[in-house]
Parts: sequence; structure tokens; C-alpha cells
Amino acid sequence: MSCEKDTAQALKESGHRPTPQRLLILGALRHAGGHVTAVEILEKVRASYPYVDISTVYRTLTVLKEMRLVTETDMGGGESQFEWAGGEGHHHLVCKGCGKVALLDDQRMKALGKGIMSSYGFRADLGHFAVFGTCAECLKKEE
Amino acid sequence: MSCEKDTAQALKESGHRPTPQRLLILGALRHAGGHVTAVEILEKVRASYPYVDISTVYRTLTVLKEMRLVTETDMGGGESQFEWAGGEGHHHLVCKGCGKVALLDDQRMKALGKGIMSSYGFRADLGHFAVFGTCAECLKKEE
DNA sequence: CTAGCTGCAAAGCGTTTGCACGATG
DNA sequence: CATCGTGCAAACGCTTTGCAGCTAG
Repeated sequence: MSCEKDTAQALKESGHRPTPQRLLILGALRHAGGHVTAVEILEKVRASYPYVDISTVYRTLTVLKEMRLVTETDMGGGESQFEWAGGEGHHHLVCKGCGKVALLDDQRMKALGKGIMSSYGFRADLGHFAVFGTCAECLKKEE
Repeated sequence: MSCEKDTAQALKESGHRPTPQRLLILGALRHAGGHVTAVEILEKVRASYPYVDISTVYRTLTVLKEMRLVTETDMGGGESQFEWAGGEGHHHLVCKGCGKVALLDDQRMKALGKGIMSSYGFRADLGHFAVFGTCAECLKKEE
């Protein structure tokens, strides 16, 4: 796979060492295909490299966030969710009632971002967004 | 002021006792005119009633959230922000660069909420929302 | 050789919980 | 008087930090 090389290169160029731990963490993030918590990353990485520490995961995530390769989102439950920043932005409708998470199409958010930019000159970081509320099912139950 | 009586009434009706601590916490929230953290509430309350504990603040906030008198928002910094749910909804543009917070008008968000409802049947809780990004000033600096 | 990175352990932070005492209706 | 609420202290979960040893350039 060439992607491992690419990210190794990216790390080097920004003055960081491409250690095995970092590459494994990167791999875990890329193959997750969605959000993962720091602990989930740890578990995935430990499958092939058992002596990795949670602090290394956090430190690596900090580096990757600085490089804008990874995004962090707080979805309300105390733990942060991390995600590979490669794909198209996508957003979440988090139901406060049942905890289910649905996806929200990107179009609507892009339009919002454009509007904010033209009105305020503020570049909204809408690559990954969580909207809280109540889903259709729980709305029914409320009555 | 009649508002104290009103909230005392509201507490009673939902089966909770209007204790002095609760009324003080309510007052602190109402007079804050914006977001406050649990600790800020504690400090305000202690000014007139020194032996209040942070756990009481949290417990009261839980009750008030259930009664929908108060909203909670996570603005990224680890601490939650609480706010009196009386006024019009308002939203925040939080700059990741300088940490400044600007206001975003409600109209745009209301439109978003309507769209989400009609497409997904999901009632978005957009009463108080935080959008992260980069402000105009920091965008300039980036170059 | 001299950075930088790691694992381990311990601390930090906001928040929650167990418990006995006190206040409320 | 039975219940609910409180203060205190301790625990909690996620994240960060200090430190000594190791590793890569």
C-alpha cells in the first residue's frame, strides 16, 4: 500500500518521526472508516503491537490534528471522537433520547458555511459536525 | 421581583422543592445573561450563601435541564456551559486561533433546523449552538 | 551523539455518587 | 414524620504530564 508511505512522508516533512506506533495509529484511523475514540484506536493498534500506551495515542492524535490529517469531534458523551480527515465531510444527528446517530447530508452544511463566510468573514470548520436533538421515533414516544 | 416566585412555582409543580440553594442558582443563571460554567455559578451563589457545594450546583442543573429551563452546551474546552433558556436562541462562532467568540444570528440556524425536520423528521435542538472555525483576523494571519 | 519518541505511573480536570445529617411539606 | 435535598468526601472517566530509558537520524 502506498498510503503508508505517503503518511510517513508527510510526517517527515513536518518534522516528526514516522515511528511504527504512529503508522499503526494512522492505519487504524484510516481503516476505521468513521469515528473512533482514543481507546478504540488503542485496541486496534494493540492487536498487532501490544505494548502501546494510551498516552502515545493521545500524543500522536495531537500531532495529526496539527497536521490537519485528523479531526476531533465532541459528541457529548465525554469521550472525543477522532476521524481521518480524508473523505468528504459528513455530519451527525445525535438523538438525546435513544443515543442513535444518523447522518446528515453535507450539502446543507456547506450552504451554511458559505453563508457564514459571506456574512461574517468567518471560516466555519464544518468538516465534521454533531447536531443534537430528538429523532422521529423518540418524538413519537414523547406523546 | 416576581420571577423568583414563578420559578418557585414551576419547581413545586414538577415535584421539586424550591430550596434557597435552587433559587439562588436559578437567579445566578438568569442574571448572568449568557453562558456560565458550573464553577462560575458556584462562585456567584457563594457570594450570598457561602456553604453551597459544587455537587448541589450540578444536581440542580440536572433538574433544571429536565424542566427545560436551562440548556447545556459543550463549547470544546472540557467544561460545559449552561444558560437560562428564556431568551431567543443564539449561536456562537468560536475561533480556534484566538479563542474569540462571535455571535451568529438565529435566522440561519432556524432555517437549518426546519430543513432537517422536513428531510429527516429529526427535531434539531438548535437553541444554543457552537460553530468552530477561524475568524477573519486569524485567517489574515495565516498567510 | 542528540534530538525526539515511548511506556509507565501519577496527576489533573470536570463531573458524579455514597452517605449521614438537616430541612421541607 | 416521611421524604427529599444538602454538604462533604471520595470516586469516576477521559486526558495530560513528568520522567527515565530507548530509538532513530
